Formats: sequence, structure tokens, C-alpha cells
Amino acid sequence: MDTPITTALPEQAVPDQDEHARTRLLNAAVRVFDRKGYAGASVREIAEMAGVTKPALYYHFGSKEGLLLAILQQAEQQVTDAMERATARAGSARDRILALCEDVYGLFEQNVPVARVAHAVFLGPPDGAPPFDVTVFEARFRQAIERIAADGLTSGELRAVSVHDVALAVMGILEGCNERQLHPAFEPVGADGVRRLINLLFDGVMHAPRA
Amino acid sequence: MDTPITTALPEQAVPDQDEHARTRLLNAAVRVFDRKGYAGASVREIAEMAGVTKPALYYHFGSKEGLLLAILQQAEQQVTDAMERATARAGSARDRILALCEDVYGLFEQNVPVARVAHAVFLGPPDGAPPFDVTVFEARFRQAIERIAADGLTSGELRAVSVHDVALAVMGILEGCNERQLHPAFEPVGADGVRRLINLLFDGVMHAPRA
DNA sequence: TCAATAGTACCTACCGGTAGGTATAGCAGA
DNA sequence: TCTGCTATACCTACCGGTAGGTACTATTGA
Repeated sequence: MDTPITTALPEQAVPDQDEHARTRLLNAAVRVFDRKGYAGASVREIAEMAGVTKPALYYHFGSKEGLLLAILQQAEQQVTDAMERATARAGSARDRILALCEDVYGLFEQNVPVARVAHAVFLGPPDGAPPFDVTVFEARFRQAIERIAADGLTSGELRAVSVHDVALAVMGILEGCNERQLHPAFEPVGADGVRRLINLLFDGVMHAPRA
Repeated sequence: MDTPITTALPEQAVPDQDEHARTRLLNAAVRVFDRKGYAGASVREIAEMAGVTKPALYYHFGSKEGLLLAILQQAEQQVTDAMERATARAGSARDRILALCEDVYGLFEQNVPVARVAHAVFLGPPDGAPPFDVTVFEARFRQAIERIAADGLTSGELRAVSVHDVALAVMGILEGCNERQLHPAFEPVGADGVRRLINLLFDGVMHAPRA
């Protein structure tokens, strides 16, 4: 059973020897991958940061790649679970889409380094890290929004728009918010900001009533 | 004077010996950085792909880092120029924002590998590549949209909304479109799609008139 | 009860290879 | 003469990964 990946250690912490080596390796790897990317991270540095030797790393994960995959699979599972919970909710289409976006944003927020590692692998150079199929996750998320938007169309809540376009616009806004959160130079918009921006999309920007 | 970076060479092309070595190096570097990222790319491979020796690469660019910076500075200049042209336009706020987004999207579209390299460096791991300040570019773009939106507020075209929020929403949607364009697994939305999604933001999603 | 064995979790020392970068002599062309 | 390269050799540092070994615990069978 996987133990939770935490990033509670301060930057220069001495590894806690009571903590299982496997967990320490996962945590150290998240930090090094986060700072240097997969290609720039060395197993030597990860092992040192975890306070174990390289063969111990290979014992637990088999390879550098195995280490990254362990991290990504956990992250993917957490996001998938959050999406399933959020799409099972009742309420207006608007509220459900808002809740879904807040949940996914909150997931990123509570584990920024892991989210950054995953983000960099998903959207980064194809040969820069082991292949990891981002389209499954993207399709799941997009389809969740499309289903909710289709409900909103059926109920008359939404005007006659393409649910695919709604999903792309929502996902774009959320992606912009996530990037501001993940990038250290930007001020995060926060959950309130996510809500405001998605509401802006729902309500529109124009002053005059639409033709 | 910098020569244009082109990526017109087919994947397995023999380097054209009539072309200046410097240009060949820039083009080769874009391709290798695009596939492997900065950290995963080797100067050996870049030089071979360009059909020159490693010392020739160092003769022109001084270092691996110098090579990347040459690419990024050109890309940044092109985007900045496009933004200046687009913001100097007359017209409604809506049309000006639409035109700006289309221009920036079109710039990405006409040089996807360079855009991907820049995108990966700007948003990727802080120590994974030489530092390159993305906030200057982001601020320029955001402020351009904010200024246009402020004009729209003054003229009564836009309702009473935060120009900052409008800029963030627009940028988010455009970022989503750019990512779909840059990532090989996704179908690009195209310029029409950009227009549709930004218009969706302008017009809103809801059916009923706003309260 | 105790020896033998298996399994787990690590260690030290080492492997072959490659990274960015440098030096140098030399050639070709303007 | 100078620029723009080539070819070759080399440097230091580092890369992901492995072989052989140790320590410890739990289990089994005599």
C-alpha cells in the first residue's frame, strides 16, 4: 500500500530516520524533480536528500523512471478521485462546474510540488521524461464538464452553446489559474479567483444584452 | 543581425551546406530542445544534426546556454512585436482583444517548435534551464488586455467588471488553446476556435438575462 | 530450543558511458 | 590577414545502473 507523499519537510531538513526510506525517497524525488525536472534530476541527489544510498533507491523503485511513475500514478489517482466526487454532485450546472473547478484547483493547491512535477511531465518535451498519457486525464475532465453542460442545456439553464466550447473555455481558465499557482513568480488567484473567473465566463463581459 | 529561425527541414534531412552554420545550429537546437528539453538535449547531438562540430557551436554561441538564449530572445522579440502591433489598432474593445489573441495564437501556430521550447522553459522547472524571466512577457500581455478592457469600460461597451479579471480569463482561454496547439496529442482549436472561445467569454454561457 | 533458511532492506564499491567544455593545428575563402 | 570553420584529442565531472555483500527478522523443521 502506498504511503502518502507529503512535502512537509523544510528545505534543508535532515531526513527523519524514523520515516520509512521509501517515503523519504518519494518526498525527496518530488522536490528534486520539481526544481530540476526529470532529465536534470539525478538519482544521486535524490538518494542523498532522502538519506539513503542509490541501490536502496533501485531496490524500492527499480529505476529513476519507476520513481517518477510512482509519483505520477498517485497524483493521477487523487485527481481522478476528486473528479469523480465532484461530478456525482447534484445542483445547477453552473454550481457543479464551479465546484469541480474549485476541487481540482484545491487539489493542486494542497500539493503544489507534486502538481508541478506532473504538469511539467504532461506538457513538457516528449523525450524529456518517460511517456505518460495526458490525454486520458484531459478527456475525463473535459467530458465531465461537457456532461454537466449538456445537463444545463437540457434544463434550459444554459443558452444554445457548444458544450465542447464551454468545456474548453472552462478548462482554459482553470489552466491559467493553475499555472499562476504553480509558477513561483506569480501571485496565485486563489479559490475565490477561480470562482470569479468562471463566473465571468458564465455571465459574460459585454454590457448590452446579446443580439 | 539575427537570421530567422525556421523549422522547414524535414525530420531526417541532410543539412543544407549552403545554409549558414549559425542558422543550422539554431534550427537543430530548436528541434532537439523541443524533443528532449534543455537538460536532456546534448550539444553533441545538436552539432551533429546541424552538420557542424562542437567547437563550431561554441564559436557561435559560447555555450549551450548561449544557444538557448539566442532562441528565446528571438521568440520573445517576435511576440513583443506582435503585441505592439495588435494593441495599436483601433476598433471596439472586443474586436481588439480578439485580434490580439488571434495574432498571438497565430505566432505560436507558425512556429510551433520554438513556441514549445519557450513554453517549456518559461513554465518548467526553475533549475531545469537557464533562468529566463517570464513575468515581463506576462505583464506586457496582461496589461495590453487590461488597457483595452479599460477602454471598453469607459466607452460603455463592457459591463462593470474587473479589467484584471477579464485579462486573466482571456489569457487563460488563450493559454488553453496554445497548449492544445503545442501538445502533439491534442487537436488544435485553430484561429476560429480561439475566436469562438473568446466570444463565448464575451457573451457568457447563461440563458437567462443576468441579475 | 536451536539451526538453517528465506525474505527484506539496505550498504560499499564499482561499471561503462556521456555530459559540457577546451585546446590546438590547420585549411579555405574573401 | 581574418573569419569561419574542421578534425582530433582531451579534460573533469557526472550519469544511471549493478554486483556482491551485510544485518535483521520471521519461519520452519528437527
